[in-house]
Parts: sequence; structure tokens; C-alpha cells
Amino acid sequence: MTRRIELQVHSEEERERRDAAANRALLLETAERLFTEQGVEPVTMAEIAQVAGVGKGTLYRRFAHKGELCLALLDNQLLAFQDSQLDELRQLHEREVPYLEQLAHFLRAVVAFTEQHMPLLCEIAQYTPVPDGEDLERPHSWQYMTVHGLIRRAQNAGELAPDVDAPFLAEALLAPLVAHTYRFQRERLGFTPERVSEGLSRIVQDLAAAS
Amino acid sequence: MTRRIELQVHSEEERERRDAAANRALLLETAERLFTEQGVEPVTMAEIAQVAGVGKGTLYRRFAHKGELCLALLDNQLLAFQDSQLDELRQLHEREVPYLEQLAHFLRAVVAFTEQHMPLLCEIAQYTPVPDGEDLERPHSWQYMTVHGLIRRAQNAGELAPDVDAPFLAEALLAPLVAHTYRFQRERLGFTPERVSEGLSRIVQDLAAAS
DNA sequence: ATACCAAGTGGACTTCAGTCCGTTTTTCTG
DNA sequence: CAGAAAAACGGACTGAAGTCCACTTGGTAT
Repeated sequence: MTRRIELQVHSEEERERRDAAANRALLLETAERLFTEQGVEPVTMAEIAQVAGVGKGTLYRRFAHKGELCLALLDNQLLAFQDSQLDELRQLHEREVPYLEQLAHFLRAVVAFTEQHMPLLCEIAQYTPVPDGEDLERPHSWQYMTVHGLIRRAQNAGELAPDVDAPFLAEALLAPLVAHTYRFQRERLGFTPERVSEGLSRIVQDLAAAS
Repeated sequence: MTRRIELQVHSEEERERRDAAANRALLLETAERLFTEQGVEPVTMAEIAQVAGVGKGTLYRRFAHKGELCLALLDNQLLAFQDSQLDELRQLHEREVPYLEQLAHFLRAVVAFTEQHMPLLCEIAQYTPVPDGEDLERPHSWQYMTVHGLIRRAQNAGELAPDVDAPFLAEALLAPLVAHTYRFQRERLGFTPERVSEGLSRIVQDLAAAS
């Protein structure tokens, strides 16, 4: 046998060596602890490596930059969020709740998620070298697809005019929830999460009413 | 006479020394040239100082960081933009164009401005240390006040339901025009400026229709 | 004119992100 | 179990932002 055929769709990158896997876990634990103690932003990559007792090279071999590390830390919670949302949307769908109402519900959940993970999300956005980005926007990307999907279904169901630009509308509804923009609203404008949720719901409602 | 009373409302910070003013101008010219030649992002502060033939300390005394330098470079054009917009809005108002239409017009103008100055605006956003920000958001701040004002007038004129959260709506309409968010739409989603303008106008229209 | 001093200046220095590469460890193969 | 290839490791190094401070200079008061 020359090479095992890749069967799994996801994360089949021919497994890390044992020491590598151990270090990945160690680094994630260390980072999480330091973040809890000092907050995300002030902790440096060098500090994480040092406290974990490995060289910087090792740290950077696992995580190309601080953003990737933060994303890894968020990964489990992101998966959980996605699962719970898919589930809730399915339930709403079974109860034949209109798509635009599902959308409002989903946006509310995204607000909560953003609120909860603001520091990590800001850091992820910060350390994403412009042209790269691909997977760093993963949280946003999934949210975008979901919102876009709900909008299109709403259009198909006649809840929303079919000539509305669904991709743009999806982006516009999520734009206030981009980490830095959201933080600005929270910290400088003094908006509460509820206020943001309500505001977005209202926009969605009015879009429906206009159709 | 002990101290001249400050009469001017703006920029009365007791004037720079002649050499300082000369260096400010020199640095702005140099930065502008380098930005034109190489683009904004790859030019370093050290390079600007070096090419201008001054020490880094001098550069940083004038401009606390790259964001401030970029903002200074944008300042004239920002003033021109504000003037032209105030003028246009005044004209629209005289022709008794509805406020929400004025708003759509203004948002279109902001899209154009953002489009034109994207590199500088991104850099300004990048180098704004979190807690600071005050004047770095000046472009956004003025846009925000204008949009907010138009929304409230629309409400007073009965064009828009009075229970809409005007401050939030202003922020939500401008959120897609925050530099990084806008760039994402342009470069990764492939939206054209027209598409963004149209999309925002449509939202504004539908808000009106729903009231 | 002189002398004083706040403002301005230059560049070495610190800090942090991220890279590089010679050395060590794991794992695979016979 | 030995030997070799691949992967991982560590920490010195680079590059850029931003700070610091001893020194100089332009405005002002005498």
C-alpha cells in the first residue's frame, strides 16, 4: 500500500505526530488560561510559548498567527453554536414560523454569540493579514450563508420582494455584528445587545411589511 | 499680557513653531508621494521619516501613529466632501425632496467617498489603538451624525415610523461602509459600489414603505 | 543683543509579530 | 533493533511600530 486514500471529508490531514498533538493541546490550554487571567489582547505570542515551555517556532508551527490560535480556541464553541442554531431553525421551520421571523431569531442568536466572544473575535479580525482571510472569516462566513439562505427562502415564500438583492442584504444585516463594529456600538455608543437585536429585527420586519 | 485668550473654536492649539510647521508639511508631502508610488500599506513610518530626512522622533511628534498621519492626509478631502454634501443636502431640502430620499442620496455619496479613499481609511482603522479612537473615527462620526439627523427629520416629517431606533438605524446603515467591511464586500464578495448603493437605497425605501 | 526655556529634533532602544534554520524526536521500514 | 526520512523543535534573527531622552533651536522677555 503506497498511500491511504483520503476518505474523510474534513480534517484528514494525515494526523499529527504524538508530540505535536500534545503541544497543540498544551498551547491551547496555556493560551486559554492566560487569556482568562489577563484578557486576550495583552497576552503576547512569546508569552504563551514561554509559559507553555516551548519555543516560539513550535507555537507558530501550530498556529500561523494569533488570529488562528484564537480561532482554534473558539472552534468548539463555534461548532456548538452552529449545531444549536441549525436545530432551532429546524424546529421553527417545523412549526411553520415564517422565514423572516426565523431570520430575526437567528440574528438575535448571532448578537449573543458576538457579545459573548467579542475579545476573541476582535483578535481574530485584527490578525488576519488582508489577502489571506480564507478561514479566518469562518464564523462570519457561516453566518453569512445562513442569513443569505433564509432571505432567499423568504423570497421564494413570498415574504419578501423577489427583487431584493439577497447577498447584499445578508451582508448589510450582519455588518453591524462584525466584531469591531459591534464593539464600537457597545462601548462608544453605549448600545445594549438587546438594543442591537431589536434594531435588526425591526429592519427585517419593515422589509417584510414593504413587500 | 499673560496669555492670549483663545478665540477660535477650532485648531487654536497655540500654533507650531516655524520649523515644526515646515516639517509637518514636508512629512505630509513625503508620505503622500510614497503612498502614491507604493500604495499606503507597504510604506513604513521609518521610511517616511528617512525619505523626508528627519528622525523618527520628529515624525511621531507630529503624528502619534500611522493612522493619524493618514487622517491628516485625508483631512482636506474630508472637508471638501463635507462641504459639498452639506451644500447638496441644502439644495435637495429647498426642492422639498423627502428626507429619506436625501438620505439615500447621502449614502450614495458616502459609498463613493469610501470607495475612493479605501486604502487610507483601512489604514486609519487599522492603527487606532482600541481605547483611543476619539478623533480617528472623525470621518465616521460626521457621517453618523448626518445620517442620524436625516432619519430623525424623516420621523418628524412622518416619512418614517417614530418608534424606529434612529441612532441604531444610523449605525446599521453605515456599518456596511466601515472601511474593512466595505473592502470585504468589494474584494471578496465582488460587489460593485453601485450594488452597495442600490442595496442601501432599497433598505431605506422599504423602511419608508413600511411606515 | 542676550540669555532663557519650551518646543522641537534625531536616533538608539524596546517590544512584539513573525521567519529561518540547524538540531532533535518520532515514526516507518527492513 | 538499526537506520533513514519526515516532522517537529527552539531560539536567534528580522522588521516594523512606537517610546525615550539628551541635545538643539526658535521665540520671547529683558
